[in-house]
Amino acid sequence: MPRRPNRRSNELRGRPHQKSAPHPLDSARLFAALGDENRLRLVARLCKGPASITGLSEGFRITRQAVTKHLRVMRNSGLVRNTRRGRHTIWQLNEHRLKDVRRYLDLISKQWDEALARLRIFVER
Amino acid sequence: MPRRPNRRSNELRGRPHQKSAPHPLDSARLFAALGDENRLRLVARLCKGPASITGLSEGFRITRQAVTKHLRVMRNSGLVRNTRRGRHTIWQLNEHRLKDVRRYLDLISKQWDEALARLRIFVER
DNA sequence: TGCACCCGCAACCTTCAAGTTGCATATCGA
DNA sequence: TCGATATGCAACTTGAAGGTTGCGGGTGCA
Repeated sequence: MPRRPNRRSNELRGRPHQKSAPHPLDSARLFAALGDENRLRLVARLCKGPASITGLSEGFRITRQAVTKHLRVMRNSGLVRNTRRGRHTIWQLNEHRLKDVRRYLDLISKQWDEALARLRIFVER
Repeated sequence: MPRRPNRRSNELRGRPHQKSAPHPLDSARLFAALGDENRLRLVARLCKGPASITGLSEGFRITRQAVTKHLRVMRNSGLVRNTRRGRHTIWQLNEHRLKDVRRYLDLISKQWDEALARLRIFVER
């Protein structure tokens, strides 16, 4: 049987990102964007304020091109955005996307808590 | 130049998970464990309470074996754990790992907020 | 004007994640 | 005991992620 094209495509591409409501696909793209050590380091750098690509590349052991790719993956998930200023490209965090992730986690925790409560009631009676 | 072995290994393996302190590598494994649509669906199912593999596989369009692999990925990141009960294997969420993720995101948001505040002061004076 | 700098595009390589199939093993129940 | 059920293990395939290199095109400055 031919494999179903269920995987995520190159650079986690797709429609930029959903309007709202934590859809699994959209959330998965967000988590995947954070699911790489180098990308997390980039996020840490961006936490200290906006920066250009060459600025971000300093201190990294990977090529500027690799950094560019990572940034693009994060942009496709909505995690960061970039603006052109002369010959520099300034990258910065999209904080509201971080809030999206946290909302998703809150939802999960809440449901899990309720499930545990139900289990407890079921066991105790 | 030979590539540096910087990628995540098969099934996101490694030492089970760090003791504490949000290390990029450990956090990246956690995010990566959540960074797949099918795995997020599994988490959603597990939110409704513990379940066995065949129970979890129902409603999925992938093989039971694939589900097993996903569960193992999540176990390696500490997101879920399993217990053998007779011929069933019961899988359930590890809620404290979800809290780890949220703590990491809180840290990022906080630093980003501070960076924005510093920028604002710098611009305004 | 010319040169240094910053960046994007494209081609390419290697490794591995996600999925499949097949078979082995252990447990429960009639 | 024996079959059905539930799971584990291993090999294999394939597409994509992560990385590199080379080059060309804007932009700023002396």
